[in-house]
Amino acid sequence: MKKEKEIFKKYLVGKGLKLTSERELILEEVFSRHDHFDAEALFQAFRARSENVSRATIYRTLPLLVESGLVQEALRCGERVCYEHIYGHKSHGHMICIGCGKIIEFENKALEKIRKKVCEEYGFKPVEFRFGIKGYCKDCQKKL
Amino acid sequence: MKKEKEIFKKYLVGKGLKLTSERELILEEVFSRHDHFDAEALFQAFRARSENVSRATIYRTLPLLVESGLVQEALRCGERVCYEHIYGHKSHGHMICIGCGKIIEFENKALEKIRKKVCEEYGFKPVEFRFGIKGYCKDCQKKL
DNA sequence: TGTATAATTGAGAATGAGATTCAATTGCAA
DNA sequence: TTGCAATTGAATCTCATTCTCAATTATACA
Repeated sequence: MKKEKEIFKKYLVGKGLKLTSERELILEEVFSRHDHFDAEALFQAFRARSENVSRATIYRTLPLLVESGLVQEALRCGERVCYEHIYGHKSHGHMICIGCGKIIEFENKALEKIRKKVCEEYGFKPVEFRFGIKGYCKDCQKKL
Repeated sequence: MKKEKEIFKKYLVGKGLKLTSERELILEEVFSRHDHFDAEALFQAFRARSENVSRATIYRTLPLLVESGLVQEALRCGERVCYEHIYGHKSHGHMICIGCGKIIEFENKALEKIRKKVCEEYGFKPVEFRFGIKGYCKDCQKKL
């Protein structure tokens, strides 16, 4: 069993919940993606492959994936909540361009340090973590 | 004229927009607050004082305040988009508790440095900036 | 100081993401 | 296998936010 599935299963069982086939499909779809996505994108992907997973189930499952630590919300791209999987990824920040919607990811070792330090200081147990900058990318600045 | 009003006016005029009395009221209300707020909270405050500013105008004005750099979106507290004014404040991060909704603000000089460095590196012009951690506060961890 | 013009406003209707309801289904423990 | 609680999908509902449009207002200029 893939590591992320193990983690998810463990999380679910710990809460008295079940790893259903729909939840597995969602998990797989989420980890097959290497970009940001929203609930609707998952729904369309399933539909295109004639796999039946309803919107309701997707909306119900995403928070479970977040709580399990496998996925996090990304900086909102537009109207919808966006997600990205984080298991096996270094924590990184985002720059999102107001002009064209482009997302630039960047890594910075210091971010991780700050997070740790702050959480320790306040006895805070982190689940999700976000460092985001909205603004204008190089190209869009020229158009202003 | 207060500094923030000057800034807002300058921003508006630069875009061929006008500083109306409604926009002034919203600006004042926003800067009279020292916590996070959402559009509805502003609306209720105006209503309580019988000042007439419609929801539509509030929803239309908040993005202008953000664009002008005076205000930014805060980590979403719940269903609604939350804001905070940032003019005259040091940039800071937030920890938001999933259990009780409490928001802990913290300052960290290194954050500002990282932001600057990253933006320079990518030629990105920042408008808004967020460092947020969702998780469980000390008290809520005990209840888990 | 009046006038033209484009920006702005409020009220209410429309939109749409996400949550909820409930009857039918399914996973799992004994 | 059986029982039961968890889960699902379809439809419905909710409610924050956006849009529409006629009436109003701020500014530039005559």
